[in-house]
Amino acid sequence: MIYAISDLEQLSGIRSHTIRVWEQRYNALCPTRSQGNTRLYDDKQLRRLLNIVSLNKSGLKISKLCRLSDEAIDKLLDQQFSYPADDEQADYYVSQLIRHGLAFDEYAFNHLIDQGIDQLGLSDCYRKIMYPLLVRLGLMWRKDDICPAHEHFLSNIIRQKIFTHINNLPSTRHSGKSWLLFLPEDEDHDIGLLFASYMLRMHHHQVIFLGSKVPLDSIKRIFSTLNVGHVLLFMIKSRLAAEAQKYIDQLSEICSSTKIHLAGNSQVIGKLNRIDHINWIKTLDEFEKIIHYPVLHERNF
Amino acid sequence: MIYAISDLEQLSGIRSHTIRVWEQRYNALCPTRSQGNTRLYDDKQLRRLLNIVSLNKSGLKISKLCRLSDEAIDKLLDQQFSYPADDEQADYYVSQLIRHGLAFDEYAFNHLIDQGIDQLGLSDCYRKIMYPLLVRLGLMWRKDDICPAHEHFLSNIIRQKIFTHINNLPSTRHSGKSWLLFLPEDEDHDIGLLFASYMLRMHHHQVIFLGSKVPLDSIKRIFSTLNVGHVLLFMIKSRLAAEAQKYIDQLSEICSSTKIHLAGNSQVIGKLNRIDHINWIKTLDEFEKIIHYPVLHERNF
DNA sequence: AGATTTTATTAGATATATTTAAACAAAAAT
DNA sequence: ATTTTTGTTTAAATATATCTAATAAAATCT
Repeated sequence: MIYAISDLEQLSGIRSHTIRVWEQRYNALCPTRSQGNTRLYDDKQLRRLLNIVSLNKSGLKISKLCRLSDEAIDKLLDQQFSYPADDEQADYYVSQLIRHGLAFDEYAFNHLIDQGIDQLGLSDCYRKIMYPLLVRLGLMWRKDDICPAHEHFLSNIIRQKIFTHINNLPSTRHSGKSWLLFLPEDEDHDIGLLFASYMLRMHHHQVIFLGSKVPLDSIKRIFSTLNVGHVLLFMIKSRLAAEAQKYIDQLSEICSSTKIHLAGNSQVIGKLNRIDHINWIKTLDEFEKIIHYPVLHERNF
Repeated sequence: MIYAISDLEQLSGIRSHTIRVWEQRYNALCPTRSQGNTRLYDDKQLRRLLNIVSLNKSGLKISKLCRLSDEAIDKLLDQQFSYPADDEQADYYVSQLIRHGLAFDEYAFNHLIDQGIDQLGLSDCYRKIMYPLLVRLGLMWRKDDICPAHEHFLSNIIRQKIFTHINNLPSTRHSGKSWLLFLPEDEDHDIGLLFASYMLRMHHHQVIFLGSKVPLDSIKRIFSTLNVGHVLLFMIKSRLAAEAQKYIDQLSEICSSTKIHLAGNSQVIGKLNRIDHINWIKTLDEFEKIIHYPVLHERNF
C-alpha cells in the first residue's frame, strides 16, 4: 500500500506540515519520491510514524524519538507494554492463542478459546483474554511482527464467538428505549462494539447494532423514525482534533435529545470541547455501571 | 458524503472523461461545484450513476438512459428485477423480513429468519431467502428506499446467523490443503464469503477465513509459510477493467501454484484476460460441485 | 458498408495539493 | 527569565488533478 502525506495526516492525526518538519529536522521518516518530487510512504513508514506518535504521547521527546532506529523504537514499545503479568493464567491464554493464530491453526485456537469461555464466561473471557489479545495484536502489527492477515484471521474467530453468544441469548420483545450502536465511517474495528452489544443484551436492553462504517447522514435519517434512548459509539483511530470535533458536533446536533456515550482513544476524546452532555466511557467497569443503573445516567432536561 | 470525480471513477468503473462527456451531452449528472469549478457529487448522484451503468450493461442505450429522470430510472430498475416469483414462500419471507428490518424490529426479524432456517436448513435458507434479501436491499439502496443503516442492521443479523452455524459445526483437525478465503482491500461485503466458508466447512474442508480488506502484500507474506490448496475471493464492486486486471495478475503471480477461484461481478470478471488458470465460479451450484468433487477441478501441472 | 453512437485521446488552461524555506509563536526545559 | 524544543504560519514554486473543447478511434446498429 502506498500513502500520500495527506493519508498519513488522516491516519496519524499529525498535520502534514509537521510530518515534513520532523523529516527535515530529525529524519523521522524517509519516504520515497514520485517522478516529480512528491513524498510517497509505505506501510513500514506508517507504522513508524504511529509508533513515534504513540511514544511521544506517553512523554518522550519528539526530537529524540525521531532520531532512533526502528529497532530502538521497537524496544521502547516493548518496555511500554510490558506490564507485570497480574493474571498469569490469562497471560498464558493470550500467548498460546497468538501462537495458534500465527500458525492459522483454527482447531487449536478454537479449542483453547472455548475453554477460556467455559471457564470464565464470555464476559470475563473478553475482559481478560480477548481484549488483551486484540491489544497485543495491534502492538505486534506496529512492530511488524504480524501482517494484517493474522489480525483478520484471529479477529474473525473472536467475532464468531461473540456473535454466537449473542445469538444464543433468549430473544425478547422490548418496549422501552433502545441503544443505537455504530462506528463512524472511518473506523473499522467493530469487536468492542459487538461486545458492548452482548453486554447490553445480557442486561435486557434493546440494542440496534449497526456495526462499522455508518454514514452520519444515515443516522440522521433513521433518528426521525426511531425511539432511541442511548447512542454508543467508539472513536479508536488517531485523527486530527478538528475533524473529531466536527464529527462530534454534527452528531450532537442530530442526537440532541438522546444520551450519547463515547468510548475509545483517550488522546482524541480528551481534546474535545463542548462534550459536557456526552458521557465519556473510560473503562469497561464504567460501562457496566451504566448498564446496571441507566437511570442515574439519564440526562436532566 | 462528498465524492470527487475520481471517486466516482473508482466506484462505478467509468472513466472520469466519460462521466464528463455524459454530463455535457445528456446531462447525466448535475454535480455541484467547488469555489473554483471542480465537480462535487453526493450519494444521490452516485446512485444515479450506478443505476445508469447497470441498466446500460443490460442493453439500454446510454444516450436514452442519461436523459431520463430519477423516477423513470427507478421504474426501469423495477422492471429489470421483477422476475415472476418462482417461489412464493421465499418471496413472502423476503418481504416480511425487509418490513421488519426497516422498522429495526430485531425480535420479529430474528423470529422469522430462525423459522426459515429451521424449515430449510441454513444452506437453502441462504440461497432462497438471505441472498435474495441482500440483493433486494442493494436494489433498494440504489433506489434510495433505504439508507445504509438499514443495510448494516440487516446484514449484521444475517452475519450473526451464519457465524453461529459455523461455530456449531463440529471442530475437526485437518491435515490436507486448506482453502484461503478473503476479499480485496476495496471490497466490503463479506457475507457471501462467510457463507462459502460455511459450505466448505460443512463438507469437511479446512478453511482459513480472512474476511474483507486484506492487502495483497499480506497474502503474499503468508503464502510462503502456509500450505494453501485453494484460494477463493469475490470481486463484487464495479471497477475499471485495467485495475481489476492488474489485481488479478498480481494475485496470480503470488498464488502461482494454487488453484484460484473467483466469484462476483460478471461484468468485471468477464472482461479479464489471461484467466484460463483461474476458475470463474458463476453460480452457487457450480461452487457446490467443486466442493463435492474438488479433485476434478485441480490444476494439471 | 456506411451511419450512428459511444468511448478514448489530445491540448492548453485552471484548481488543488505538495514542496521548500524561512520566520514566527507557543510550550517546555533549564 | 532565558534558552531550547516544538508546532504553526507564510510565501512562492512545482506537481498533480481537473476543467473545457475538439478530434480520433472504436463499437454498435441499420
